[in-house]
Amino acid sequence: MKQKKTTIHDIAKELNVTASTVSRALKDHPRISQATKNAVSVIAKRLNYQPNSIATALRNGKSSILGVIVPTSDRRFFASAISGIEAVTNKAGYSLIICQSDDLHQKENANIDTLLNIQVDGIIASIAKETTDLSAYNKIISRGVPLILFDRTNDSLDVSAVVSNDYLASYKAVSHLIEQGCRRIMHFAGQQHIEIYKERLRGYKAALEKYDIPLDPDLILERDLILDTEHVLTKGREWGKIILEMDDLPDAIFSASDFAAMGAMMVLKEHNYRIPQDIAVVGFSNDLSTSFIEPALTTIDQYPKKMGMIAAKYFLDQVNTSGTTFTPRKTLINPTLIVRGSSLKIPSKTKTPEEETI
Amino acid sequence: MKQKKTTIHDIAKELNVTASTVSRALKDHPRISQATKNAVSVIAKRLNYQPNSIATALRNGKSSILGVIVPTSDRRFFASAISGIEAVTNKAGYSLIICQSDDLHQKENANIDTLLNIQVDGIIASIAKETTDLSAYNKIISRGVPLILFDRTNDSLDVSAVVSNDYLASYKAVSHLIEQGCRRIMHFAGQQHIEIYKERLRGYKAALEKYDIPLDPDLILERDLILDTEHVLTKGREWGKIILEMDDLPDAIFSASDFAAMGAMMVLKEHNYRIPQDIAVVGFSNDLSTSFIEPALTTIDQYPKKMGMIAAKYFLDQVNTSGTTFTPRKTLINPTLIVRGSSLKIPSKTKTPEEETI
DNA sequence: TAGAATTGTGTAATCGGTTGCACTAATTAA
DNA sequence: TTAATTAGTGCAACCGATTACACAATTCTA
Repeated sequence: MKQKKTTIHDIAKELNVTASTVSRALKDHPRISQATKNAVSVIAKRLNYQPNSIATALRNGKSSILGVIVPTSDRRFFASAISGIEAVTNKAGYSLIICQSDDLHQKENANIDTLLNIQVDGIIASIAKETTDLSAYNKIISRGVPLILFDRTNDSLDVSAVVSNDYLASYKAVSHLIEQGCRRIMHFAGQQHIEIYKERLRGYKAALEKYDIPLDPDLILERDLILDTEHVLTKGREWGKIILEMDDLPDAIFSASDFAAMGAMMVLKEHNYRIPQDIAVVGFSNDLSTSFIEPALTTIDQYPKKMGMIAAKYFLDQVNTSGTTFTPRKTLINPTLIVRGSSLKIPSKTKTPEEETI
Repeated sequence: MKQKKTTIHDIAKELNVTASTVSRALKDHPRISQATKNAVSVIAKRLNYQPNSIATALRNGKSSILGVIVPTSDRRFFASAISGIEAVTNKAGYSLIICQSDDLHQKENANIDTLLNIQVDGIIASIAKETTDLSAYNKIISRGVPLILFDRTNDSLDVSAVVSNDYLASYKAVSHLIEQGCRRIMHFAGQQHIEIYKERLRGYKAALEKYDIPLDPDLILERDLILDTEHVLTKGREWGKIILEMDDLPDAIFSASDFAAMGAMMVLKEHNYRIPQDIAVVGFSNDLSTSFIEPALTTIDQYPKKMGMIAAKYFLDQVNTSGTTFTPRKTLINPTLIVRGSSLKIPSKTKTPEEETI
């Protein structure tokens, strides 16, 4: 049953030529006669020849495989980013190998080792939340393997990166809440050692400042937001309960995580608070489920597919300039606020409660 | 910057031995002296030696890479299945390369070619909805590459497979609706050329028969349920509208797709039908969003992670019995009905509206 | 028509690691 | 003491494709 694969040597034998001739014929080398090329092509088809890419990879030192490391692929954000990467790299003849770090530093390291081991031609990654020791990433760089980061990056790594303008996104979101009449806006903030959450908090503060609303530190809840979905949801419920016990209830929540926002919404609804009338809510990331909850959750679209495509493009650019000195590039993507029912206290004349156009 | 990797030859040179000795020392070959092994190990560490797995792959004819083809990875079902596969195969030293067919036959074929090209040691796949021509899958088999199917399988392929007992799942779901007092149960059925949807319809019919409820063909809506998420949702809304226009309204919907069920629910709610009092709803697959919609959707848990783990185990078994004749094996996994608010008309004494234990 | 250029193909090394066989030296058995 | 083992390495082929270089045959140039 297990027939052995045919090699260029098999073809060569049939035609009484050498493997090198066959190799050249298959690659349309100018010095090979058309007659030979035709003959090779016929035999190759007949024997169902498939080049052994491992041999090629060994010889050329390139595997035509691109490694992708994401914390998890079951979030719409990362799934879309992957599909963006795939769209761009497939055309260029690369296969993707997708690894999940589960946000564990140890697993991330293992993934990096695996990818380097199988000689990927590059790595596109989003850093695990736990990671503070960047030695594994530095190893990638020192091996000369192109590294591109997206979303969760780190400035101390001198590589190309694609990130979302989280500052602006937060600024828009909070401004929107203020324009809806909210004044005491709670912020579910992520851990501040992570760049994206720092930016989100900064945007929150900037919007308050613009509208001359004093910053109340009690309204900022800094917690770990990077957990598996069910877990963040549970945490969101807990934080919703914290809100309910406050003396002076906030009139809005701006959460740096969709799921935390939805968890809180559930608790508030269970206690008969009306959303958005009593408390308006805005999330972050436009996860699929945000349009299912009631009222639908206002949130931020970060264009993850676009992020993936740009990251992939950076990778292709980098491998194609291997000779010359390479200068890392950065892209900041402007997110969009998607206004839905959870934050729309004042019926808008221009926008429906459904999504803004993107 | 781009330092070249150290090879066993570099180590050999340092120690004035040959590469073969180093190779054996690294693999703890019994005929190599302990002294040499130690020396090799020291130098290897100092030079930061990493074996070139491509060379090994070429020599051994094994890549230690397992290919996985799924229609999409942003559905919880497939994401979980992948994580199950990963959990099992990682331990055995395999890397995963994940491809998405987007349910397109053409893309599926391209994926298969890519995987065969890079000489994966096996392929675990879930067949694209479009696929009727199985030649690409037969190619995998004829190449002697182990093939395991899960969820969307095809009986004409003589390979190991892991599927969910969709018949039983449907039977449970519909029985549950009947026990809740429903008599006119609409079924959103998938296309009947796909095995899983055929099974779901069969389970629906069996439950009706058991309770002596006559089958009304008008209550069966056979449509394409395999679309991207937003699209199914939209379709679900359309079908909800169809229901609203029926002379004799059904008192329940059993949908073979979570998203179609939720789409319909949205429309029904917009028209002020109460769920489950007026119309009870049950979905299929336990997608994450089913717990966000209100009321939470009763659905079926198919244990995708377990499916992935078993598929992976089948793969490992198959590669380890390469010599002897291999007999394909099948596993049928029993799903669980997760009863939630969308179908619970009669408050249960033993179960909360939340999930049954799993 | 001799020398130059071109065409078409073969030779052999290479990528990095693996492994059957051979060979020497040391150890053991008889 | 001699033959038989065993321990420890080296040699060289191999996995399959690629490619610099060599070389013969053919065609072109002047």
